Amino acid sequence: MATIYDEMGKMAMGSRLRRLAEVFTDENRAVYNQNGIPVEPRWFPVLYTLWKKTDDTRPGLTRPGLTTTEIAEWIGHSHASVSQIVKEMTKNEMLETVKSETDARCSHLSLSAKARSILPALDNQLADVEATVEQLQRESQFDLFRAITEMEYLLEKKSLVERVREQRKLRESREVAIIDYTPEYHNDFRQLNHEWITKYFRLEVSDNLALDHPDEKILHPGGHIFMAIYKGEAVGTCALIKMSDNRFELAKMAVTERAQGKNIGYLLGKHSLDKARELGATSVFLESNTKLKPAITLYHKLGFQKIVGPPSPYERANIQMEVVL
Amino acid sequence: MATIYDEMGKMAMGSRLRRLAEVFTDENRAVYNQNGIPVEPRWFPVLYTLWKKTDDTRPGLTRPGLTTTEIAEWIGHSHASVSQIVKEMTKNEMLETVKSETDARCSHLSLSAKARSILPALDNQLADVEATVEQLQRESQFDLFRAITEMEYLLEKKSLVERVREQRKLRESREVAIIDYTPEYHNDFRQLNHEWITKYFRLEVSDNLALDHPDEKILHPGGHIFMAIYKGEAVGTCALIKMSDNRFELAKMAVTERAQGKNIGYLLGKHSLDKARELGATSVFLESNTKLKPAITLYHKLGFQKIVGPPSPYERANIQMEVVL
DNA sequence: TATACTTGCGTAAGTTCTTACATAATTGCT
DNA sequence: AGCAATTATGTAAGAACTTACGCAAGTATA
Repeated sequence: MATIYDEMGKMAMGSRLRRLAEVFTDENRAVYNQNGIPVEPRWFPVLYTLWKKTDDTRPGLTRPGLTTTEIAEWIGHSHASVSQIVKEMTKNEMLETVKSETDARCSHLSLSAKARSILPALDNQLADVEATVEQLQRESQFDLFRAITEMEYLLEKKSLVERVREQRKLRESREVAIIDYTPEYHNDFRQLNHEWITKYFRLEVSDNLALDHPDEKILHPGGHIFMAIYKGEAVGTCALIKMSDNRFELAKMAVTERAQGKNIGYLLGKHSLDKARELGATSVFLESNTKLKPAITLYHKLGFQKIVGPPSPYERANIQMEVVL
Repeated sequence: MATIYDEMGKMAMGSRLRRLAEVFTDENRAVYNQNGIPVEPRWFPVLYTLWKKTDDTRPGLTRPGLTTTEIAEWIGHSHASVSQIVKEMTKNEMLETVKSETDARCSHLSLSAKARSILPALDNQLADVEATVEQLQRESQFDLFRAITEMEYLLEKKSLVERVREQRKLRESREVAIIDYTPEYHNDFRQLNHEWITKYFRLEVSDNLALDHPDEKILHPGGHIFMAIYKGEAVGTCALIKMSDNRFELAKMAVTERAQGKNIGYLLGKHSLDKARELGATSVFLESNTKLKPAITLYHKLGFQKIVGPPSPYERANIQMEVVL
């Protein structure tokens, strides 16, 4: 039988595990049959719990037994699952039920005489299976049992979804190119900034000046503008305005909504700081508004700290930040 | 949540694997949702097979497509499973069906335009998941993926049932004690031999002499008799009859049917040969009947080879064997 | 050229869980 | 005491397969 699993690789892990689970369950059932023990594999956790957690060494003593929920917690199943197993086992006369005297909702379960009569055989089988599995482990190069435990732990720590999301962000950010502004991007530069400014605030005079005349207002005085290109399209921009010989202002940073969540803001910021450093700057300044939470978070990530500087020409500016390079 | 799984250990592997499988499937579904790809995880193997095995690079060309059974073989599911998935995918307009012209039983399946339109996104997701899983592997000490492959292989080579059976035999044979004959076992010695001789043949004069007078016929001339004791009961026996100073005959070997399959014959034989060696024998001889297949197999296992010796006093003997110590 | 396998495929039901919902009984709190 | 929240449990339905079965359609063979 040819299988495509190797090619499909990691996408079909669920199927593969289920498959192996089925093999184990079937084999297990066969082992019970082989030893003539009338027990379904699915009963085992319940049976075992009742066996080990209930004192049945002194037959005369009242054995208190466990409730459905207690068993469920022990074996890590849902109570519904235990409820179903208990029903089945009761039908097979493996369990005895005694109504609780203190709490009418629950009853105490314990093994019937019939069930207890098969325990010695089960004990032997348990030993055999354990020895077999240990033998199997010794034959193996890779420890399936520990691998499962480890994987359970890793996925609990951070889910696959989250991990995939990170991986995606990483991939997409690799597909983003940060390039220098050229006049053909003038319209993109204006549009990208127009988008967010009008969404949260209103266009001010200084905005129009810079957006309409980037050459004159930003580039000629020694500044730079960068464009983020994703799939051939300008999806973000950011300007570095020269304030003095060793100080720049980071401004006009914009990422279109369609392309957010791809780390583009960070890439633009990082690129700008690198450029500023290259140009001999010792600090970079910026102005923003605390309403723009993600932006502020990004600035922090880039190393910016809140400072109090000179009054801003922008109405919307209510926070000033700086990073020392 | 307390779990008893560690204690229950190897008995509940099926459950545990199923559990982990469910986690993977659920997570996978979440990944599809996250990326806005309208695909169920269970469709993936079919989708992927159709994607990779069907030439859809030239839209004008007739794409032959695959049949249900072909897909089932590729992905290693039952055809019924594929049939169900195909039904579901067709309902979701992901598949196109073209009746086969040469064989009216089967139709050829291929991806619909809608399905093909999501392939690029799926391709990206595939890359992300693969990268994630690889990252996960790098974080792990135990390689789950290889462990599964290995376990599948090991269980295919020899099933768990078989392995458990062997383990059981081993355990039971450890519970068997081989002891020297004492007069209190006279009745057991006679009974055990009586059981098999009358089942396959008939008691001969020489039988009655040896079984009724083991002291006189076997022990006094320098021979030995051993009893196999299992759970306080004599379940097998075997005699070593002195033929000459350095040659013994292995005879009167019997294991009761109730206790067969516990390796007892081997233990008796092994013990006898050890004793013969200890007594200075250089070879051990025996007579048997080829009708007794398991016995002959056992003798071979003990090292006996067919020889042609002097005529036997027993009617039933049609094979003679010998092992050189 | 009948007749008997074999093949392809769909349906039904089973397996071993789960989640969602329903229903008492008990507890907590005012 | 009165009512809401919690707890213990059961039932139903669902998920992702499987095996069993039935029924055409095709192939082989006497």
